[in-house]
Amino acid sequence: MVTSAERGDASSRRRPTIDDVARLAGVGRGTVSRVINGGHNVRPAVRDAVNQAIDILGYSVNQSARNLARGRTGSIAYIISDRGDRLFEDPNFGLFARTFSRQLRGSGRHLLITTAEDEEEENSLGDYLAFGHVDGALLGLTRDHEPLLQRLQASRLPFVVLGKPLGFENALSWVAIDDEKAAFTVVSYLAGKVDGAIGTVTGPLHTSSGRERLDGCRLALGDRFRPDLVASGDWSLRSGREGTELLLRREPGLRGLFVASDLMAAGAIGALRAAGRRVPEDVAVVGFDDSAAATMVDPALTTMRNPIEQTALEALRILDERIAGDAGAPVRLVLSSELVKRSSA
Amino acid sequence: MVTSAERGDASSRRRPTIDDVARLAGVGRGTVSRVINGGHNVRPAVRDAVNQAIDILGYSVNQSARNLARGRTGSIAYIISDRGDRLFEDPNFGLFARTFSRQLRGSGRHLLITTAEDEEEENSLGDYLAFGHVDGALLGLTRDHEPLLQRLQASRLPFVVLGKPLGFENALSWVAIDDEKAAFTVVSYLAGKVDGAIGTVTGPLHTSSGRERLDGCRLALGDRFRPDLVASGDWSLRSGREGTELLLRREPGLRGLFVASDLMAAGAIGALRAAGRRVPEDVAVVGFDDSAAATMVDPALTTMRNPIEQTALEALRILDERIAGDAGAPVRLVLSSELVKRSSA
DNA sequence: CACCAAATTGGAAGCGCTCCCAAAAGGTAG
DNA sequence: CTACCTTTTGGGAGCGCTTCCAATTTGGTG
Repeated sequence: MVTSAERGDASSRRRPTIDDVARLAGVGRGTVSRVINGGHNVRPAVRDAVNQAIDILGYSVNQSARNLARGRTGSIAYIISDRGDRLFEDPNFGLFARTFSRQLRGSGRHLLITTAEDEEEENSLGDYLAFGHVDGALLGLTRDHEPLLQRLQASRLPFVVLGKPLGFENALSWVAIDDEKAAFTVVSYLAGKVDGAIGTVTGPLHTSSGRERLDGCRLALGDRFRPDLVASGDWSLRSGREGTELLLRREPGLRGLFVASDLMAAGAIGALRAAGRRVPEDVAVVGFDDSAAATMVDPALTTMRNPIEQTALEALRILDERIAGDAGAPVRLVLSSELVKRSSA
Repeated sequence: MVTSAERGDASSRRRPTIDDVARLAGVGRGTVSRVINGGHNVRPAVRDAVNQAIDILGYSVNQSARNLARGRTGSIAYIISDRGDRLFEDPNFGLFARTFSRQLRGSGRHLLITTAEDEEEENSLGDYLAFGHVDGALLGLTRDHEPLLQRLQASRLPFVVLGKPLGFENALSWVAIDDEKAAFTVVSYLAGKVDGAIGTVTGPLHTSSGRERLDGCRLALGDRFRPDLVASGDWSLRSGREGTELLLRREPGLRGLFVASDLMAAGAIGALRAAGRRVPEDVAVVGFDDSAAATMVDPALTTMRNPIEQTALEALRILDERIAGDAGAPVRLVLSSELVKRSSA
């Protein structure tokens, strides 16, 4: 390894090219190219000489030139169909973005983060994507979103969906957590803790996450499930509060509450406290996501932690396979979540 | 404007190049280049013909080729010297990242988000940056950070600091909010609301934000400032709680509290409640940042909203000037914050 | 109408890389 | 030692753009 000191003030010299390396190593340009692209079909001795020259010169590949020659753009789009300003409040989004960026940087590529808030944005985005500005796309869909999906499917652009794309489960590649199983786990835990009435504040039921978390809850509760104690929310803090107020009106003796996201759970706890209930003594509460809100709220939430990072890595791996041309049948992957016990239940 | 329908399924055809446009418009390649780069020194009639050809073909410039020809990389680094996992919990970071990305996308460029957690990462990052992988850098420093700053200063890489770089105020370009003035504003408001003892939980005093917010507080309180009612925190929820517990021990009759960040304020409110104090009846609390935590906590926080988006845009503008070669004297810019009244004070 | 300067134009050269092909080197078997 | 096959190697061509510079056109003037 050569330190920056040894090679002087790098910035003041012309950046070395592949030809400089070839000259110094006494080989042809093609050979250097082969070495920096895996070193296959190059004699070990030659490879070492080339690597040494690379170190001495402090050479690193010019991505623009590589992309131009390869006919690639060197960037991947991460598309979120949600209101942009909500975006960064969603802790999952941040972790996804961070994991993608980091991973792509390792291969000299970039992540392009984009929202598609309304139909117009969606159309221009569709054009943009289909027209070769990116090598592939990762779709974080917050609602069911056929138009963009169909558009992309027709465009041949490789892409992978994060989460289960309702209605396209069999046609597309996707990576998702098992919402139903996760909800089953946390609600079973809750049901084991308390006797009496258990209610739930759901996510939006037009999303697969919202729906499956409710399914898991229903399954876990079995006979104890009460259809009248289901309030539907929209992932927002406010909807968590209002949903809880509704449930409390319907069943003042409420003992347990499954809230389909931590943020909504924060709202729920606020509503419970306002109604004079202690958590978890009077009403036990469990959330979902293990987001920052989970520990910000008092008492800290018992919740489900999702393997976001793993989801991201797998999605990217699958996408890379498809970009490389292994465009066989769609690939589907389901990962499981983990119960995190804190003090709210 | 040509819709995607008119030009057929774009994805299946070869992407048009500048030569295709030149041929269709009946002009030379150079002329097309001139048109897509501002259209200077091109006769209006010719310019229109070229633009029409561009529309018909659905041409858009190939960034890799442009970057290669221009000797630019087409990316800007956003560097944060903080623990990566805290990163996305910081609401300002998210807004910065989003504003940068969006703005850069407009000019076909990319944002590269990077952390520099320890000295080693910092060194390799320094090499990376100095070696021409990016066109410029935006530095979000959470602590005073001389090594990287000096390294970059020596490297000729254009960069702009977000926040005031302690010890480098005169040597570098930076954009910051006026922490002192903002703290003065919110503490004055608090002081007008309550009589009696007012304390503060500060940010880390080795950062300019931490220090200046304390200065502003001291200034606003004047004679009422009590040096014994200053607890130092580190921006974390926990430090907010612990600092508040300390203040309460020193002054059980505490009536007002300025907490230097909303997240810490959430911890403070938890501590106050645990100690049996009502907010704002017994103790009025004000925060700083207007982050998501401000409305998540109960009661919602009175706090200062910072012009993050404007800061981001100005920083990028200054950076672009410097990249373009207008590397005159360093540029400094200070923006003001705005009081947001809610129910905590 | 001739002349000149300024504005406009075309296209060659070159950015740094990958991909490919032909040539050279190396191995193996008879 | 030769013939043949495989592996390795060098370097030309080309990716799509910008940046010149030289050539042409334009427009104004005497």
